Amino acid sequence: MILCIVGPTGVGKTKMSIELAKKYQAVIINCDAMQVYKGLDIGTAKITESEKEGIEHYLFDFVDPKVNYTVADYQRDARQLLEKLKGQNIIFVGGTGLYLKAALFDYRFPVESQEKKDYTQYTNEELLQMCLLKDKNCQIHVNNRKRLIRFLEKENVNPVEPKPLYDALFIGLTTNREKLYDIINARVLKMVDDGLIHEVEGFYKKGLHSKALETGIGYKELYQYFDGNISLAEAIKLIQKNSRHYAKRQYTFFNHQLPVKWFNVNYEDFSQTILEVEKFIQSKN
RNA sequence: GGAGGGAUAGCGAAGUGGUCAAACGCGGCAGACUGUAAAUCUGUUCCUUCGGGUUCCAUGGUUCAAAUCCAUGUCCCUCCA
Repeated sequence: MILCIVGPTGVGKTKMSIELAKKYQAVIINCDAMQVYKGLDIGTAKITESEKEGIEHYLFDFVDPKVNYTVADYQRDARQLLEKLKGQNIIFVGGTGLYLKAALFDYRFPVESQEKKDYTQYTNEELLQMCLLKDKNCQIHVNNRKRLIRFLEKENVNPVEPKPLYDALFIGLTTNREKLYDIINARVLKMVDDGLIHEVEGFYKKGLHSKALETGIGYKELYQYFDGNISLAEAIKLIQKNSRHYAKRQYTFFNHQLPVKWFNVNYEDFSQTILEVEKFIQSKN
């Protein structure tokens, strides 16, 4: 059995994953783009050793933060694991919908061409024209330069909706927006209390600049602070805001890209939520 | 008590007679997504039965026409007493 626990940042996915893993003697596989990195602990709200309660956890904390780990890497690693763990109950937990989709669906990445063309001389408008020349149905927006360039670099692969490769159950944890935003705001403050600044400072002092540190929420903002561009208070406010925006994007992805069954989290009595989820799982088996 | 400055959509802020339901930014909401996905990008944001309707502190006035001009009032800020 493969379960995927998804939902916005902060809802309580980790807690649910442990409860379900205990119940079904399952192992847990991370599907969060940032929790794969070693040492990014507080800012990614990574599960601690004691919280794991002895349950086997995979794809956490194993990539050097200098390395730019991508979806394709994740797809390869996750599928390797699925092969290795065949027959066991597996629970994916994490907030990166694309990683899950890439791993569990017939999502094919084109072979990267060796020579990277330099597109800096072209304007967005010119890039779009080149994309349209390649495929007249190209829908990418002019302003989305990254996408335009990617589109030109890659070979066309299955444009149709990829089929599922595995029989997985997608369990979404949710709550009302206001509550979620409260949780997120409070959690950021707690991260700061727990030593987030110190954690980031460690990377900053080493002069480490990489995808993880420059795009991870909680990291990029504090780098700004250490660079002297913004105050600490501003950095914290930014982390909260970026987390909120991120949560919203997660909803959009899960709602439209994956067949998620949503459960409203009961924060007063989490066991109720667990019960509901278990009932749903039973009904599917 | 005297002299000035100000009140604009959820917030900040432009606009100083018609082209204004009102630029822009933020926040909110919604969406896209095939190798940076905690990324990148887009749309929308007074109400509406999509015909319209009601707005720019309040009331009255000038005008064919007012967020914009005048009067009074209310509140806020700065300076002098």
